[in-house]
Amino acid sequence: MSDHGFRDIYHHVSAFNNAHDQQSFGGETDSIYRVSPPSVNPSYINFTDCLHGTSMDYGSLEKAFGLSPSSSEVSKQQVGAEDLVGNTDEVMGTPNSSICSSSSEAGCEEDSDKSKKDGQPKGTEDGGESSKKGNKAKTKGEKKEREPRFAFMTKSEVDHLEDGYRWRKYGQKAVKNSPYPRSYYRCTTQKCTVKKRVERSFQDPSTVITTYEGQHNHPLPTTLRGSAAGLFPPSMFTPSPSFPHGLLMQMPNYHHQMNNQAAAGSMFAQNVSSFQQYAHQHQVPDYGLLQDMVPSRFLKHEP
DNA sequence: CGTGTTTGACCTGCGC
DNA sequence: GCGCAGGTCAAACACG
Repeated sequence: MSDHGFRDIYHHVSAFNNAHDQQSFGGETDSIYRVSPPSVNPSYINFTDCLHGTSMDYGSLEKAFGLSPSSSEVSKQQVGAEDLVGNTDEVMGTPNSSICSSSSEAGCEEDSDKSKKDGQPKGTEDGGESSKKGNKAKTKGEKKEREPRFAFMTKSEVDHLEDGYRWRKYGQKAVKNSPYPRSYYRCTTQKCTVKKRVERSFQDPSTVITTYEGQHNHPLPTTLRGSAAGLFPPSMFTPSPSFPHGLLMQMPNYHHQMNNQAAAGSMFAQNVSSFQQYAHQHQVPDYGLLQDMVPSRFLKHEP
């Protein structure tokens, strides 16, 4: 059953090249994908169960979809958010071009800058006294490093798309030049700094723009409202050194095929095959991951 | 009572 | 320095 949903969702992922809609992001997003569920049926709303750009490596995800350049150098380095902004603007306006400059592994190293801006003012270390609003002095002198961002556009009637994680809304702001407010959500799991912003495109009110920021450092909650746990084992959502982030980086670029669903499916199958190869060569246990996430007919059986 | 939402105030970065 | 816009905080409130 999850089989069906997964396949459909992935088939509807396509490159996002609408320059106008980009602007509604403020050009801040590292990567943007358009996700068009087959319908507005709420059962498809949890599409991000599958995508989970915040828990998986962004770069891997991009490559998995064949949406990024095949060049792999960016996968090795942490790309500054500011750089990405510029690249994104430049790249994404071009049809059939690579989606983004690939924030790549940035999310994997975010442990070091957990206390970047607000530094989780409530609760944790730094003397409780300063845990008020004046605590934002942060580490002065250092320019704050933003988490890699990853955005999806989704045709949906509801703003907050179910993705398996638990989110707490902590703010809402009116967006300039847009009649629709932007909502701010934070993962409710302790020590998880992942945030997401949800807004509706003023260009296309039926489109919801979800921007993830950061990377989950925990598996999916066991008490799910969505069905993500049924689609992916927790191991997939936990940053693991054994997870082949680099694998998908090596995948060929298929984004030119994304025009039709069949091609997307074929791309997916090939990527899966490569994953198997990598797992085999590097002795990476998949914990049944492939079986869970991949329709069996996509799996090639190595001799 | 625990959890999540709402909402006005506050903070910060940035352009002028 | 000032004003604007984006982002965050936290008290009040709603709900199961």
